[in-house]
Amino acid sequence: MLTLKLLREDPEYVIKKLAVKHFDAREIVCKIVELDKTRRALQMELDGCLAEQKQKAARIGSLMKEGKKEDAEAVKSEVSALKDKSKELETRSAENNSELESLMVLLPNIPCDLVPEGLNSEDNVVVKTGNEIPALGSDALPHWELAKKLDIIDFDLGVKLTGAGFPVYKGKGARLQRSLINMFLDINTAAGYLEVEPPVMVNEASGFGTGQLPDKEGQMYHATLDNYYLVPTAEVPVTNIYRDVILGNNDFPVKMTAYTPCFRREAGSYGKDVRGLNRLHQFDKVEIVRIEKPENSYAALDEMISHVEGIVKKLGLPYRILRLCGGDLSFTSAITYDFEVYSAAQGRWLEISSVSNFESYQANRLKLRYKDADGKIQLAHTLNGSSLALPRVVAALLENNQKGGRIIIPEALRQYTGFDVID
RNA sequence: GGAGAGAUGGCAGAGUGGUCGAAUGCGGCGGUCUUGAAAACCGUUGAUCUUCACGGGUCCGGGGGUUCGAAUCCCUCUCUCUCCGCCA
Repeated sequence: MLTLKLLREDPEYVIKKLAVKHFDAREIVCKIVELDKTRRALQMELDGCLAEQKQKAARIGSLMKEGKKEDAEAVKSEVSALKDKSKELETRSAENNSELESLMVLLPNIPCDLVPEGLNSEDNVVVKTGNEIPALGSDALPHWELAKKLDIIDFDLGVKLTGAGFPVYKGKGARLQRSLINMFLDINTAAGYLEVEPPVMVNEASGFGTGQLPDKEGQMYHATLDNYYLVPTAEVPVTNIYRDVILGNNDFPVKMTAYTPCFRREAGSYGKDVRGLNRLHQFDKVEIVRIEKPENSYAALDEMISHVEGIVKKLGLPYRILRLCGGDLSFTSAITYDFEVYSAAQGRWLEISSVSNFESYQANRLKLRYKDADGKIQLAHTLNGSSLALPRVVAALLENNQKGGRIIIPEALRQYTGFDVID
């Protein structure tokens, strides 16, 4: 959520910046500015009214003590008139404010100055590439065929147990999952991220805090009996640890990492791009989350990017880093870098990480603040990134490292898997 | 699932319907003392909206009600804890 202060002080700036996201905000922003004016006018009137009531009520108290019953009665009738007035003001103010609130959540975060112009994923800017794309023979197979041949991932069995998009990992396939999770967590904790194991179901307040609710309600699995949501990413429970928290000036940086399974309904995405591990309803991901002071958040973002890059490098996967253009940026993000690895047998780039700075947008929803050196309370900045999401890493790993029907495990991973090849 | 208890400031914990934003203790911060630290002592210490400011309003789990006046009384919802049952 953007701050009212910004909208009040520079509405034109907000409109201009949101245009980069191809979001026409003029109408909403103007309405918000109007409603905010009304809000303050009503507030002042109500405050005055209540103050008078308070004073008079106190006077009744002292009159009663002095035994001046008649005088007290006279004041009583004055107060009840004021009471009617303040009731009415309260109702109007509540209506006004809830309309204001509902418009506020419709505005996406404003992109930062680094975000390039552009409409969709084709306009994203490649900022870096690394590791060689391997030359595979003509007999190279896509990962779903490799997985079947080697009997390490069973998609059909998942269909039997649950449905499409819920694969069963078996044998070395299962061990590979566990190894990757451990490797990622080890690298993250070595870099100073505190490992946490959060619940994988969250309540409504948490869903709202990080921006999944109300807008993306349909994307989460919802346990309606208890009104809990299965997490689409560890970002939700981990960031919400700091919901309604006021940090001290010296509590920074806050760095956390968590592994969770992630659940996504992916409603409406079927067909071409969803084969094998490319898009699942349940998948494993290790996430990093940071909370920073505003002046440090972009340095932290850079640090996170090179951190994630370090992991990808270790895995030896050909990768590229993209800076997302305005049109491809998510609702809550101020800037996002995507990591993609090249899947040689499919001949396409697969997204394996997304590193974002949300600036104060999530913090404003979360009421996540800190006390600065002057003792003033300010919104903190939140950031997060995948490090990494497993399925597409596994897809690329299988495809790029296939040799004569066998899979060669990257060096850095062997201490975790305990085996060098899958055959 | 059954029964009971409870929800107050960072934490613990008081609070007869009238000046309670709230005692007290701990913690935090500042100071005195000390070579330094500890102890002791003194002071200070919630959030939020509004106003250029003075100031004013709101907040004792959420919502509603009674009353001139509610942390305190009533209704309702939510959550937490304890015991029993079941159970990894």
